[in-house]
This record gives sequence, C-alpha cells and structure tokens, in this order.
Amino acid sequence: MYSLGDAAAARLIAHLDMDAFYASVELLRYPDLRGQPVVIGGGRRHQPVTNADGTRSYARMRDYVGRGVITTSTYEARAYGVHSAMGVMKAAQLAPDAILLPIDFDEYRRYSRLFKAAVHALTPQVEDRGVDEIYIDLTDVPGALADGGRAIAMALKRAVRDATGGLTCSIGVTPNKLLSKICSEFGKPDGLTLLTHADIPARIWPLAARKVNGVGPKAAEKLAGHGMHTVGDIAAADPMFLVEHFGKSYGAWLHAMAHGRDERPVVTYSEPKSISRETTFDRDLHAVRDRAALSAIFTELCEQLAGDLLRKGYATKTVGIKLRFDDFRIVTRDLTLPAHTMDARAIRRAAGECLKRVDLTKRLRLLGVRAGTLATLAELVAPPAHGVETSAAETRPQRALHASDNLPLFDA
DNA sequence: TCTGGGGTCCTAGGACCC
DNA sequence: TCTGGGGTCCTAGGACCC
Repeated sequence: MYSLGDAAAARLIAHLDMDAFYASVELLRYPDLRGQPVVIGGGRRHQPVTNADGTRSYARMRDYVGRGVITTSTYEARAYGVHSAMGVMKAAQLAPDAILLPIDFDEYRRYSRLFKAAVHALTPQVEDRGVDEIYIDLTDVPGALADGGRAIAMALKRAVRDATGGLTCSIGVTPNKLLSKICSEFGKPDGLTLLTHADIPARIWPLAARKVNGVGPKAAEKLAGHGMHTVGDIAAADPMFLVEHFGKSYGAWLHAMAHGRDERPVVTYSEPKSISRETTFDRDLHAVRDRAALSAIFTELCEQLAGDLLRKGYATKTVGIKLRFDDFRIVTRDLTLPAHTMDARAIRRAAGECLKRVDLTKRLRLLGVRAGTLATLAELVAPPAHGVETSAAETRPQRALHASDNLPLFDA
C-alpha cells in the first residue's frame, strides 16, 4: 500500500567507511609495520622480501621510480602530507623513509567480502559503494529509531572488527545518505557520529563545501568565486542565484544539500552500466613510431575486456575507446554495434573503427577500451519487452584474439 | 620525475521518427 | 509549403567518486 505520508517518513541511514582500508589490511599481514608510515600504491615491483632470519625488508618511498600514484596510506604517513592520488615520486619528497607496499586488490576484496557479510547478517538493507564503504538503511531495525541508531551501529562496528580480525570502521548515522557520508568522516578512525536535522546549523554549516560528496574541485572553486566557502554560505544563498549560476539541476541540488535534504534511497542491487580496461604506459607512445607496441597493448586490453564480459555474464552493444595524450588531454570515441557481442575480435574491430576517428599526432600516455549498453546473457536469450535483438552466434564466445591477427590499427 | 584504474551521472547537439 | 513539438538514440566531453 502507498500513502502520501511515505515519502516524508523519517529514515535512519548509516554510512560505514573502513578506516585506511588497504593500509589496515596490509598491517594485518605485516604487523611489524604497525605504527610506521606506510604507503600503498605505485604498481607491483616492490614486494617485501623475507630474509633468511625471518625478518622482512620493505621498499622505501625514496627508491621508487615510475608513474604510479598513492592509493592510500596509514595515518602515520598522512601526517607527512601524503594523500591519495598523489604521485608516488612526489610523495617520496615528503616522506622518503616511508614504507612502500604494492597494491593487492585480491586481498582487499577478500576482506571487503568479510566485513560486508558481517554487516549483512545484522542489517540486510545494504548499498555497496566500492570495496571499503557501504550505506545501510536502519529504519526498520527494531529499536533503532528510538536511540538514533546507536546500539545497532555499535553492534555493526563490533561485527566488522570480529569478522576481519581487528579492522575498524567509522559510521555516521543520520536521516539520509548525504549527511551520513559527511558524518562518517567525523571522529575517524573508529568513529561513531549520530546527527539529526536539528544539528545541521551547528555541525554541517561550518564545513568547507568541498567536504560534501558531489562538490568537487571545479564546483568548490566556482562557489568560492561567488564568496561561498562553507556549506552554511550555500544554505544562505538565494536558490534562484544558485540555479542561475550552477544550472537548474546542480543549483537546485546545492540548495537542498546545504539544508541537509536528500531523498535518495539505499539501493541494494544494481546492474553495471559499463565495464572497461585501461592502462597507462611506462613511457609515452607514438601511434606511428610505437605502432607495434601500441597494437599489442590494444589487443590485450580488448581480450581482457572480453574476458571480463564473459566472466561476469554480459554482452556489449557500444564499444568505446579512451586516449590520454602526453598533455593529459582526454579523448573518447564510441561506436554502437548492430547487435550485442562479447567477442574479443568484434570488440577490437569496433575499437579500431573508433581509433580511426582520432588525430594521433600527439604521443599517448594512456589507452583504454570500454563496453557500454550492457545486456545480461539471460536478456539476450529471452529478450525483455523491447527486445535486445541479437543472434545466438553473437553471444557465443569465440576463439581468443591473437596479436598476429592482421587488423587495421594505428595506420596513422 | 607530478598526476592510476574503474566506475556513474549529466549535458548537449544532431539524427530520426511520429 | 510552412510551422511545431515530443521522444529516443547516438556521440563527445566533463565533473565527480572510490
């Protein structure tokens, strides 16, 4: 049954964020590093070495050479000014003696499954937001509305810790996702913050606009240009002014956001919209001079993408490419096929067509291939109402693509 | 010696159809 | 011959997030 009151019904939403997740998982494996500045990132060429006497030797930041960036770091490393997305080479200038560990996504995914399973067991309404964070709808948890969610949140923190062998998380509990996401940052690590609408002026308005999920560097700069630095500044602004300068959609969102309004539901399941593979080269490559190397990389990306599609059970109808030039300019091209496919050769052929539409004078830094307009194999076999037309032949995986296949690529 | 890889959503113009 | 409007698909770019 639906009643008009439903939309306005008070909710209780949690945002759970694992503390320095990748770094914390590494500390479980290398407890001797606890308390030290540790940085995760940079690729795979700096594995720790176990010595004959059982001790371990680790790579130091100062020894790194390459184009990798920092994925995350321990709080001790952050104290040096090191932060995510910073180039490792640059970060090494700030913390040359910090330990550098390679990224091990398989291990982080394993711990991700562990903590999410623990949360699921207590509260089934969970929305995945990547490996290290989730939203949870606590509205229907018995007793939660009575204490603002404190008891269930503490139970969740305990469950996560027990399931992972000691990993901590921070939780924000508020009436919506927007506020909860902000609050999970408060009191990190191992934090718990409860907040209601009444707390917004005192606790949210003083925050820098950039702290809000959805206000990035560009928007923050533009807001600052209009004298708006804090969330409170935006809340005080005329909504018409915001719409005028930031567009109908984003302007209206800014106004609602600043007043702590957010009706987005917790979404427990969604199909992927696209799947992609991309790689940054060790050195910039030229379409003509490095034709063979580029062609081989292009082929491999298409094969990996086809493999991902097969493994996950999707076929694509829109194949796209992404290029990043040496000046960091990004260009994308895509092509919609007459029917869905998951065949590496068909994907490479389509990607090759896309490539022909790009001026390849400048050197390339990155190459990527993307599969969009996805359909599950079930949808292809039994088309839904507005049938995704295809034939069985196109859904059947075919032989692997070989670099020796003579395809018209990088024919600049 | 800056700046990874995998995503989502929005905008906007043109094609094409009714 | 002229005058509109709505809807969807395709493509390119960009902001933002983890």
